[in-house]
Amino acid sequence: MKNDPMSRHCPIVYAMDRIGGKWKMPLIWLIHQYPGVRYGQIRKAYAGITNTVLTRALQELEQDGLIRRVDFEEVPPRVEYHLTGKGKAAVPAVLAITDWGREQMEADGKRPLLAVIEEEK
Amino acid sequence: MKNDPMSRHCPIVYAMDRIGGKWKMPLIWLIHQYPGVRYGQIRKAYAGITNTVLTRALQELEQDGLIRRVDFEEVPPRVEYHLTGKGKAAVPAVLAITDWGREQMEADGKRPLLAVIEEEK
DNA sequence: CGGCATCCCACGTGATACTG
DNA sequence: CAGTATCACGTGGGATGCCG
Repeated sequence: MKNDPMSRHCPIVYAMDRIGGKWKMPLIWLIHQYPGVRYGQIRKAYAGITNTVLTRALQELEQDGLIRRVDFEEVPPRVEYHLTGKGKAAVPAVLAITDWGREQMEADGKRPLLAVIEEEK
Repeated sequence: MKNDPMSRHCPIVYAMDRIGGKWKMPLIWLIHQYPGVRYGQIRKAYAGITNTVLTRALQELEQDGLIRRVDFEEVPPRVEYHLTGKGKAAVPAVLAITDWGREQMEADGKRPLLAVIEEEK
C-alpha cells in the first residue's frame, strides 16, 4: 500500500524512506564525525560494505539532499562527502538511535564500538 | 556479513535490528501515545497493516523486551499493549526521527499526519 | 582512486483464508 | 476480538568483474 494515509502522511515512514536501510544512518553518522571524509576512507571504516552498495547509498543520500559530493576532478580521483543542512538536521535523530543502541548493548553485555578513521599526516 | 565488526558492534545496527523495519517505530510511537492500546485499535489506526504483519511485529517487539502484552483472557478476547522500560527508553529516538520527518515533510510541502485513536465512552 | 554494469538471491513484507 | 497458517512476491542488499 503506497497510497494509504500511513505511507503518504506518516513522518516516520517519510524519514525511514530517506535514512532507513542498513547503511544510511551509519553513513550519516560517519560523515558527521568526519566531515569531508573520502570514499576510500568510508570503505575502510565499514569493512563489510561493497562498492555497489556504498555507491548506491551515497547516491540516494545525495539525491535526497542529505549529503553533498565534492569531486576535486584530479587524477587519481579524490571525492569528499559532506552533510548538507538537511543532513545535519538529521544528526540528532541518528545520535538518539545510536545512544539507545549503545545503552541496550551495554545492558546486554555486548561491546558497542564506533567506526574510527585514522588521522593522516 | 553477520560476523564483521560492523554488525556485531555498531549501536545503530543493533538498534535497527530491533526497531527498524516498516512498522516497529510507528508501533512504539502509537503505544507510547496510547498506553494499553488494544490490538483492534492498532489495526484501525494503521489501516494499511494486515493481521499477519501486525502480529509478527508485535511478537518481535515483545520478544526483544520492548513491549508487554497483557491478555485479559476474556471472551471475546481483550489484549492490551504497553511499553516496557526498555521500550520507553527508545521513545526519545523514535520522537527524534518523527520530528525530523515532520520538519522535512513540511519543507517539502507535504502534510504530516499522525495516527489518532478515538476515545471510547 | 572511486566508481559502474550485471546478475542474483534471501527475506521482509503482504494477500488470503481460517480459528478459538 | 485477536489472532494462525500458508503461500507469494519485490526489492534491498550483495558478489563479481571491469573502467577512466
